[in-house]
Amino acid sequence: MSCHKPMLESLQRQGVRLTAQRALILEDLYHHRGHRTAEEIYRDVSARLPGLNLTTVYRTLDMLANAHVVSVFSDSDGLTEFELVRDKSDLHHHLHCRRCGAELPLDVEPVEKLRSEIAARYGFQADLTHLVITGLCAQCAAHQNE
Amino acid sequence: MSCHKPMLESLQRQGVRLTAQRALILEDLYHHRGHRTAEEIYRDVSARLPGLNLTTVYRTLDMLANAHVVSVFSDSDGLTEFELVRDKSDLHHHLHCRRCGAELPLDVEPVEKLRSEIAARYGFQADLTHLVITGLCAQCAAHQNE
DNA sequence: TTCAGTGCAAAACTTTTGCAGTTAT
DNA sequence: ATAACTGCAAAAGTTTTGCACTGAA
Repeated sequence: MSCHKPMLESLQRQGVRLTAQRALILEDLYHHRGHRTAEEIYRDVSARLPGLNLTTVYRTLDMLANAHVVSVFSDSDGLTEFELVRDKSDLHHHLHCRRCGAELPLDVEPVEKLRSEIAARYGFQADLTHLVITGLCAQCAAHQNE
Repeated sequence: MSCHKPMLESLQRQGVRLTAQRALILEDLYHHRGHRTAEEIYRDVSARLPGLNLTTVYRTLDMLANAHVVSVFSDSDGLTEFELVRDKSDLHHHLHCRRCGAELPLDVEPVEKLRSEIAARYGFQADLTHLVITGLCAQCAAHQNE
């Protein structure tokens, strides 16, 4: 399937050349919700496009970031993570337990409240499209207080 | 001045050996509110302790992180940032403009609201001691809509 | 005295750059 | 045809590791 085709065509209209590398890298991002590293994408796409170079993955991700097609951030290990920008309905956040490593979904609503409060107080338009909050999950917090 | 002395002594009580390197690295963190990289600390402390090795800075920061004396996170350039853990009254956050690079303070209050909402909904104890939120500052947001 | 801590050199790892050859337009 | 894109090799930058020496306890 190539549900990411419209994105490719939109990029092409912006003057970007269409190559197999770019199509497959974009497709890989499209088919993986959440964030991926350059290395992960390289590993996946290499399987379908032998000879692909990691440099090309970095350069393509850079291009996609400049076109605001992917968002970029650093994870807690210092690795750069890339994630496809989807529409509003795809906004999501995570709670990450630093004790057991669990990854829980966090509703957008409380975060949207923070966003509007920041807008009201400072006129600052917070991105807040993908927050990863570290802390202790309910179970681990209980253990902690034993 | 050595207002960080109690911290050193507490570490010592935990079985950590006191060295000039560690005292000065801790002092450097103490005298700089906010986050610093290993390289920045190395540059500062080297001036007072020639011969200091960057490896030692990393190892000391690692030790301090394990002792929960500093918190660790990755900035948007992928660099590892270290920050001294202070008491509640020192909690603070930042708004970082992705267009002009401005760094604005963010009150703890709206973030504390988010923390308590997360606690109420999920029983999750969010750390949220030092949030850096990217977005557009008021001025840049205005420019954007011209 | 003894083992934790340090400095040095070298490695590991992620990301970037220069250049020559290839390919989409 | 011609720029844009890619692959390769090498560099750059941050962080880690092994080992022999030093110094705090």
